[in-house]
Amino acid sequence: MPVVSLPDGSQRQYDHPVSIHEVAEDIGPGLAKAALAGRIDGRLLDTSYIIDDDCELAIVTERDEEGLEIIRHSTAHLLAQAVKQLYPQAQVTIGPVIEDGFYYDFSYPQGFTPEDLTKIEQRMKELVKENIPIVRKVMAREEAIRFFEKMGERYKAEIIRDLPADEVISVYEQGDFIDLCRGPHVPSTGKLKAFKLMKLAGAYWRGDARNEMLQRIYGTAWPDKKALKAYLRRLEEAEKRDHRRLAKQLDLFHLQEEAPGMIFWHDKGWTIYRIVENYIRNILQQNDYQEVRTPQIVDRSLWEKSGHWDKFGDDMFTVEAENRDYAVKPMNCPCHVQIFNQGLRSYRDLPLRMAEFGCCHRNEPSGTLHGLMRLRGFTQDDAHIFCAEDQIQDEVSAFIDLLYQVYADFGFEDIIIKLSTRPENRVGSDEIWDKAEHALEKALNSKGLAWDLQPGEGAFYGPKIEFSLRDCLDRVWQCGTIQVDFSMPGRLGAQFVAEDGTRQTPVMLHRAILGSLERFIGILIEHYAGAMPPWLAPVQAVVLNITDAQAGYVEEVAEALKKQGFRAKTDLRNEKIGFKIREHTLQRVPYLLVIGDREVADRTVAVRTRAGKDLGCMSLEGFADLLRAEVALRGRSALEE
RNA sequence: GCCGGAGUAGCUCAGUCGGUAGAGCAACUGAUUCGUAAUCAGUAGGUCGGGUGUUCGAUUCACCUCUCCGGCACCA
Repeated sequence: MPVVSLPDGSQRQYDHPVSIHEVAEDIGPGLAKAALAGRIDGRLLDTSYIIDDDCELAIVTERDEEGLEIIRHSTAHLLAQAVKQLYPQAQVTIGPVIEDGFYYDFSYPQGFTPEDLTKIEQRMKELVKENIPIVRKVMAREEAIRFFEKMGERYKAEIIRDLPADEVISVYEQGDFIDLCRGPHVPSTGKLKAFKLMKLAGAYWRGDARNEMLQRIYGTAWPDKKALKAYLRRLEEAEKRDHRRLAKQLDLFHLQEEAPGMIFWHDKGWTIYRIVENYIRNILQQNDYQEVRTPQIVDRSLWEKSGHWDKFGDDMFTVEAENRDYAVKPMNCPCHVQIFNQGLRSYRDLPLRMAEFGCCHRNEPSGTLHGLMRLRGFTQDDAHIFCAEDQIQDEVSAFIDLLYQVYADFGFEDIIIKLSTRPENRVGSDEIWDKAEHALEKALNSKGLAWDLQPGEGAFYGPKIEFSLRDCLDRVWQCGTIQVDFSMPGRLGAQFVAEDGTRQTPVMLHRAILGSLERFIGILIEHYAGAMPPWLAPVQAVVLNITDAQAGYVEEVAEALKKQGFRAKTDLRNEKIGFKIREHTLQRVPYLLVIGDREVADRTVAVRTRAGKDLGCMSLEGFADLLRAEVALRGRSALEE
């Protein structure tokens, strides 16, 4: 006789086994209608599940995170049902829930068209109207395999074969459609009220490029139409922040056919780039790095020695001249080792920190290119630290401090850390790996940082830490990294004389804070929606006249600002002040200084921010102080509010 | 690289069921000197991504190719 305990602490006793649905009904008809599933002792179950023993039960509705996931999962099934009805030759594979929605992969060699998508969505809506019950059934393993094979669903049969032997095999039936699934699902299709098919894409079966390419249909699903609308609006907002779109609007850079994956930086974009680069340059100088510059094109023999020619030869750009093969450098480290190798190094030189704003080229596959985010030509804030094994932890620790300082200056506070340890194929003894992994781990723990372990994900040459930052749209970007390398210094003959006079091989730490400068600037553009904080803004202030009469004073003000190192411009066009304000506001200039006869007479400037706030009139010195203070705040700028 | 979509004026986009194209903004010229998000009028602007083919005729149809967009795979 089950006693059911509910989340509010109350209990209900039954003299016979009851379904979750019945319990919900017992609590109230509203809840029974809203019930999508139940959670019993942590397990998510269908509302049809029969309770025959004492338990703790929570009714799951659309208001729960799990409820939303069930809606999305069931919508994926609804999609599959519609597809099977309209295109019976299509085979179903998998249809998981993802962030904000779901997808379903079909084997359908003809491929779907965008018009098909419309038809499918229409059919889904019809199936919702029919309010078809969704029923769970359990099948024996062999029976299930035979069942799906008989239907011609060989992918499903393959999935069942790969399930662990003790797994209960359940299928869900809704009308004419039956699909293998762990569940749970909503009780009937009528519960699915707000969804939209979003896009069509190819996807490899089991994520392996050697397998068949399936047809993937992406969709989104929400508890109600309002939430769906809000989601679509959110997508529009993200589109408005797209750095490629903003680059055009704000005249930052462009790409063109003749140089795919490489950037033509315009004046304003390059100004941001220079500010970022010089900022890092200062940071390096304050932290005892030396900055170097190495060749862009290097003979293939060096890449053979470093091992890159073998591993990445196809992905390097090559140049042939006078019967020699060169490669455009895809990374800086082999060149840095060449500098290390000049002369005889002593243990007293270590740690030796060598930085370069190294411009690298990689022949990335055509399908990967994406604005500033994935390029064929890019520049890293790269550095290599040559050190002794027992210096690893201190160096890593100092690096992490530096990284946090830099990210905060750029306005990022939320950092995600992952530690990747030894993969199966690797170089170096287990002893050295033990030491290196511990050094990284200790460096992280000594700072009390939270991090995730990614076992087996390290590079073949050593373990690594990756640092990702979360932007204002909650997207995560991997930027910083520090990697221990036991391999390359040895391969390229790097040595130092130790205290005891013996020659030893240094360990090399590859590290970058921003990663690719281009990509980092792309992230900044999207994070700030193009409204760069004053320290990064290509133009910090525009001085505007009302009529020609103030032109002289406007020039004077702009000159005075430029003399103090600010990036100021004038706008003396014969246009109405409202027109000029609109233009420069759209160009996201942080401060607009309006000059009319009053300001000329009082030797002041009338200050307006790009957010439309009127800061009133102030002296030129007053404004310079304000701007100076804003710039000093860097990413912590308070301008917008 | 693979699957799907797209490429028309500087930008955003319309159009042509095969008869060499149009709007708004921007640009240019003129008028206007106007105090916080668009002053008015006029002018000019395009081998319709590139190539080949079919056709009397191709921006439109077919094939090839490049680039971009959305995914997948990849990312030293």
